[in-house]
Amino acid sequence: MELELISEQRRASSAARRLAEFADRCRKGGLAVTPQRLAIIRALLASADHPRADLIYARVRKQHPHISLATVHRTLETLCEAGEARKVTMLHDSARYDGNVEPHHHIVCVRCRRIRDIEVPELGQLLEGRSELGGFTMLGASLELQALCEQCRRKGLKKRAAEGAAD
Amino acid sequence: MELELISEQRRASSAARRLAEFADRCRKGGLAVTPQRLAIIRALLASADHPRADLIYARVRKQHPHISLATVHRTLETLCEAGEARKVTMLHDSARYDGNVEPHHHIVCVRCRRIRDIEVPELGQLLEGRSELGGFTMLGASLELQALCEQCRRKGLKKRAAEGAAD
DNA sequence: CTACCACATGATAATGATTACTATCTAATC
DNA sequence: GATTAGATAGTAATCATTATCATGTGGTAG
Repeated sequence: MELELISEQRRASSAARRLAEFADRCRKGGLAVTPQRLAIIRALLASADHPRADLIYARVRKQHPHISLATVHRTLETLCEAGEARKVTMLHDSARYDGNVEPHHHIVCVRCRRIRDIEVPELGQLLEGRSELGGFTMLGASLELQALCEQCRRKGLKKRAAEGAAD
Repeated sequence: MELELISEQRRASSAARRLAEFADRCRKGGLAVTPQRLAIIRALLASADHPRADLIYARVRKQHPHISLATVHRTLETLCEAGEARKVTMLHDSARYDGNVEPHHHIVCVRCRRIRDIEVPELGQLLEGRSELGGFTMLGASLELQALCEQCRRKGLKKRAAEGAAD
């Protein structure tokens, strides 16, 4: 199975492009273009280290000493919803435990957080022939599938229907 | 790519086996076998829903009304360290954001939590021919590789050397 | 260019999961 | 049964995140 690090050059050039188009996309999407949002997306796109909210806060504060930490949290979430950023740590707000210690993976409902175990035999092979990747010594692999469970899909349809003929 | 839910029967039978051997493995590993630990592993192995600590607490309290929530948290962590359980939500204690919204995956250092983007072209195909799995409507896939980064590996070696000739 | 208003922000309080602390207890060993 | 290292109960502390709400401002229609 193919597997490689994404180069810093590639990340940086794609980040530059996204930053240039950011204001336009916001206005098209009905998001106000504020100095805070610009500063936060700029800081995020300049970061290759997948920062936490408090790190973005520290970086942005150099230019905007008045910005609030709450705004950073809020804005990062807003950016994710708008598709301008993503969370590395998806779908989990507290620890979930599993009594099954056999190698396996998970499918998670994005709405109700229901989790089921799945098996993906090919992923075991991913690590077998490869113990190193770009300086990292490989230890394990976890695949998480984002999905909508049956109950939530039904509820979603009902809800949309109830909301009326808007679309 | 092969992909399927793990059946309840299979989970339950493997859970029964692990429970039967639990006390022995604890004693071999130098872990005291306490009524609380037995109750918690029993509750976890009986659960197919990947419960949170507070849910285990609620379940265990029916038999052990005196148990403390702190004990449940501590014991679940202990069980994970001992390889008797695992956390579905690995390696992240707070949200990490990524400015790269192109489809990609991550490799995470288990010690320092350094994160790098990786590309796994085959995983894109995982979802293409398949929109449903056991009632779940598929939306996306995230692979997280657990690894040790170069710096942490070096520090680890140094540390072990410093700790002396024990092994 | 100005005024308006829905939305955004700052400051801070509240929340909620997890961890720390410490006195007490107990499983394991002899 | 006595000893003791490790475990637990109860509670306080921590820390990331979210809620609240008064104030400020980007977008836009006039």
